[in-house]
Amino acid sequence: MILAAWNVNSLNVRLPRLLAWLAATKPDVVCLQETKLEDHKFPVVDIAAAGYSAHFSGQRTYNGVAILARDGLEVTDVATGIPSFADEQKRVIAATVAGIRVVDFYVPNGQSVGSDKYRYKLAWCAAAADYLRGELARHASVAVGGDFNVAPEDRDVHDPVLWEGQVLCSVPERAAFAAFLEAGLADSFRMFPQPPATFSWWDYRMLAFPKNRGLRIDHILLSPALAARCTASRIERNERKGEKPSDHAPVLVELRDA
DNA sequence: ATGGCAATGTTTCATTGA
Repeated sequence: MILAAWNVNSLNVRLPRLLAWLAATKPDVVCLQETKLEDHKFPVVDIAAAGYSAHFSGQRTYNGVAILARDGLEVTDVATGIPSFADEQKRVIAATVAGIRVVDFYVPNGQSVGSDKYRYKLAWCAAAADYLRGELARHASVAVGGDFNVAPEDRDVHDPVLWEGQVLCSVPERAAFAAFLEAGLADSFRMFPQPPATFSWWDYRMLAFPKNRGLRIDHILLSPALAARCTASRIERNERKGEKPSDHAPVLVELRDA
């Protein structure tokens, strides 16, 4: 099966591209971020026509997450938010799909190091790590997909000197990401040989994409039981091309049958 | 080509993203 994560930067704008991508890639489970849609505006009819059930938690203008599951896959125990962390912002949804506990994260951006939003990001991540420890204690098969807004290592950054200490790359943010791994998760992308300078996000400005000036900030993390089933992990760079792309590319893993 | 964003609502500019 294929499990994917994609920050679509407005599902309203990206719906035609999402539908085309679903038809071409045929993922089984998709974690979406930045849907920017209130729940009553979610395009359930279009998603159903594409062959997927949709489970979502959104708000207008900002944030918003959704899990899509291919028809025929059982979806149970949908939960939103982090129970221990009161938050108006819609950044978390989880569901059990075909026996896999799927967690969809839209980690806060942080704006700039030292800002209020940066402090919120670090507090959010600390609560998220606790939440993941609980999920891992309850489920053997856990997949966490999403926009983590952290480039874990210098090799995930087009220009590590330029970005050193900046938001998305700072030491505390990288420590927060490392805490997710220390909870018992593997960064699926690094389980396999990868081409150098592979990224998942490129700024819309300054010709960043054609110059490949990007960051790898979108990830799929796997518990040991799922890591053992994982046969590939890649980033679909081609989705950043063409008319009205998201600034993020989809990331995905292939899992063999249990 | 020496270029220079996109989406949203508060809309003809400000805010946010990363």
